[in-house]
Amino acid sequence: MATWPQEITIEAFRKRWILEGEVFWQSVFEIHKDKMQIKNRKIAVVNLEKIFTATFKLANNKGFQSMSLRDLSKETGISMGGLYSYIGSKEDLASVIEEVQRSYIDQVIGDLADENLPVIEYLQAMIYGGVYMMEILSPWYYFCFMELKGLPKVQQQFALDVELRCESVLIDSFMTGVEEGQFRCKNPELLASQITAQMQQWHLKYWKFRLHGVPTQEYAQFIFDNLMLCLGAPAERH
Amino acid sequence: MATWPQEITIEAFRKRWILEGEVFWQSVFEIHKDKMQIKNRKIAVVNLEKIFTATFKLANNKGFQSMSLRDLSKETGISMGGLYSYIGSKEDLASVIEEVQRSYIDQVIGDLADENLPVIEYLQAMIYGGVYMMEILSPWYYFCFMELKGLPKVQQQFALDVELRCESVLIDSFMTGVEEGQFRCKNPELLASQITAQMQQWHLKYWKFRLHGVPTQEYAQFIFDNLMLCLGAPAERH
DNA sequence: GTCTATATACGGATAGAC
DNA sequence: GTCTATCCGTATATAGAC
Repeated sequence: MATWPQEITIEAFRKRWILEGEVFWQSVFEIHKDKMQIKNRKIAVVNLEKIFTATFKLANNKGFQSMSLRDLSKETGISMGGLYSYIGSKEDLASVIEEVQRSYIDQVIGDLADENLPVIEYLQAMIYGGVYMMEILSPWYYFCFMELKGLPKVQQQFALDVELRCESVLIDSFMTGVEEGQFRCKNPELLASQITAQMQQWHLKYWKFRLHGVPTQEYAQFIFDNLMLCLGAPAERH
Repeated sequence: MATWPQEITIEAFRKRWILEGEVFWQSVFEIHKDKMQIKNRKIAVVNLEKIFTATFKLANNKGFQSMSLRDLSKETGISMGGLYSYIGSKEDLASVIEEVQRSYIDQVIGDLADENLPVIEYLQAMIYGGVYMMEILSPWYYFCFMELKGLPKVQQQFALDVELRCESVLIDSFMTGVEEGQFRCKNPELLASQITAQMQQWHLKYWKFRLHGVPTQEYAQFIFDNLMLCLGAPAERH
């Protein structure tokens, strides 16, 4: 009994990984700056935020291909010519979004792996962390999911690889838990893919959860609790 | 013990609902014929199949917006002008695809509801049926999921409504099972959305299941078995 | 019923003034 | 660093011959 770890709140997550605000956009600038003509950092950061935010608003609403750069120009208040000193091309813009998103996923995954947590805590951290990240970066995730087809083939493969890597981490945890006698698991691959699917729903089907008024943490907890049940883990904490 | 229903094979599903072959394409023609100029049924059916098949090949590969009607013309072997006697406009083509898909979902859901099965068998039929339908109509499902944003607002809402209706059916079954003392269920809404998510993965993430070589029926069974576990249903059949 | 040829508009991208 | 004006390709859609 009472073997279960502490709750993990989104506030704790926000403190540890900065995925919003000026600091965040500065780090986006760092990733992207080689491909831009603008050298003044302060100006660049402000306008980059405008461009990405507007892109999400338009592309996540009507699709990236259907969004014209004229639309983007109107939405950002930056002229057509101006836009081109921030982005190499329309295709480039989509590529950068995927790159940034992937780099942050890798970072969080890496940080969590370095902690060497016991399996149950590790799984909990992965699930809560994954959901919180999808909450905070939801426009990025949604964009990458829906516009993947439009990216260069190599990049498409990178994105699939990240997903497979995340699932490998889950599968390894399941198996470790089985060896330690904590879990039972017949089909780790499919169970891992179920967890991925449930997490991704948080951005893919946000309309549904908003409709039902489901809070983020409750959703993460639901995934985790069900996983423990499917793994036949020891009794639940109350 | 041994309270569990029979396996359901995809062959049985295929026999009951015709979602392929000439008969199927004739029914597509029936739905679509008001919007076409071609009156000769035999010719129309053949070319409609060509057009839809090519649309799926192109759109599911690079996106519907990125696919031009010139591409479609080349792929089908029908000239630009010719295409326009089969489709009112490019937008129309996407709309029809969603309409057809939705009409078949409603049909299968309705047929299953009319059987008045006991809850467990009903849930099994819904899950296996859903997965098999996504297997057989996978290009339709994938297209509708990815291109939903490009459809008229009313139609977008229709599509969301279908999803909510399916989940309502699941939720009702969960609750009936609870009343009958067969199930325990804390959060029927989230559990239903989990089932939807897992089923949809079959077309959304087919690359992954092909990679792992997961057979269709095994996948349906995995979803169903896990659901029974989450509902605390009585022992499994062997 | 099917084709070719064409009208018309809009998209991404760049040049060059300020 | 930002803007306006413009180039040029390609998209949807249609007219009209066969």
